[in-house]
Amino acid sequence: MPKPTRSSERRDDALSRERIVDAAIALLDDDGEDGLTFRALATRLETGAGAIYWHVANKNELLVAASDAIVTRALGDVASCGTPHETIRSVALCLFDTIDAHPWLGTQLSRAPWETATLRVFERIGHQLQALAVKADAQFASACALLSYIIGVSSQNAGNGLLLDPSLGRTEFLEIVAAKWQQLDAQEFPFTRQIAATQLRDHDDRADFLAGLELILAGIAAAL
Amino acid sequence: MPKPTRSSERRDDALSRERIVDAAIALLDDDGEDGLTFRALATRLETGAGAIYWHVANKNELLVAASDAIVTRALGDVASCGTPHETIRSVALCLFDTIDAHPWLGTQLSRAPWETATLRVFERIGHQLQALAVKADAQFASACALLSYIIGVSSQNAGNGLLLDPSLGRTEFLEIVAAKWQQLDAQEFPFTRQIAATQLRDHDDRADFLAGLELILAGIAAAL
DNA sequence: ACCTGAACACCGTTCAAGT
DNA sequence: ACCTGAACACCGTTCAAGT
Repeated sequence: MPKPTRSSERRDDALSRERIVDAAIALLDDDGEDGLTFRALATRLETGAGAIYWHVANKNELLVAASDAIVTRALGDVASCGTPHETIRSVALCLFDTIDAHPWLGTQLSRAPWETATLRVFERIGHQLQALAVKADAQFASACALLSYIIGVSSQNAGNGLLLDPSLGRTEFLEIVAAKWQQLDAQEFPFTRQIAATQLRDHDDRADFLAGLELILAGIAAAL
Repeated sequence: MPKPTRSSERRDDALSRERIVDAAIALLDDDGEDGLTFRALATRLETGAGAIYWHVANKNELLVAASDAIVTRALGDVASCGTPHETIRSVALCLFDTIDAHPWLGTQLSRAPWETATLRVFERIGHQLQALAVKADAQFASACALLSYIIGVSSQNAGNGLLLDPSLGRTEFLEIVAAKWQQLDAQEFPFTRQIAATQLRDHDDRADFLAGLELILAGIAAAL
């Protein structure tokens, strides 16, 4: 909702909250979380660092606004037709892919859990739980469980790419992790070692993500 | 495993990796994530900032070591008797309480998902899944789902206290959040508003955490 | 081998001064 | 009303110099 006083005589490239947030997103996508700097932002917007503070209170507000913009955009593409379970799956996959495309978003959604960005997801999930006729006093806990799972696993998945050399392909990355796990102490980490030997190398992140989601949905269905 | 060369003639207060990690934990607990600074750490240890780098490669390694120390200590107190479900509940509650007591740990476990701290939890969960006779090819996804859920919800819970004034009591905090949610747009956020009106104020974080965990456990049991 | 502390290259944020 | 850019109070990390 831009103020009606914003008249047309302004330069097209005048600073605005929206332009700042867009530039911040671009910076975050290009250079990661550390890439977002008031100085870098000012350079990209061809202005002084201080100018940004006229439109945005501080860095945290910028991160919150950027997250909200991305999540709103992404959720807008998710249709709510289909069964409640189908819709929840769609919302979950949408977030998985969005966070994969913007790894900084995962961190941000975990860090600021009750900002509007997260609430939008919470809301969408809640509708589907109501459609499933989940008992009223179980809706909150169920929605929280789904929300935490979705954001947690998606962030973890997206973060994996960044932990080691970002130039690494997925296969090489898994190879390295598997090798590391197999070198763990045999007494202390038998399960982890076994996973590394059998499943880690060719597991499918998206499939596992959906499998875990299915567990929660099954649990919800069983309690109806 | 201290090197055998560490002879007794050393001053008792000589710098060591262990003393540094302990001081880092104290700093993190007292002053939060921002409180851990090489300068503050040096002051507390009565040394120069650069000295720390002789024992620890960088700040990240310090965070990883601190997390590992806390998680190892905490998990050590969790008995593995009882049924697998009971043990998983104990591990989950242990992490919930530990992260509640050390809020920085939640952030750290999410940020560095495959460091030993997280792997210790993964391992413990894995053992119980094997004891439950979960199908081999479902063990990885199930363990990941449980791990993400536990860390995700615990972090969120612990983070809540820090978002607003830390001097705020829990009741006042929930009151503020509920009031904020009820002011959200009625068209866009009906579910969130309803939760704020009905369940948010007197929900029990631990109980909801366990309820969500139960959903996953029920889903796992249903797939056996 | 281990410690010191100044120095370097950054940050977020503020604010007097400009238009 | 909006922008500028120097200044402030910090960071993590390095490194020559000490013991």
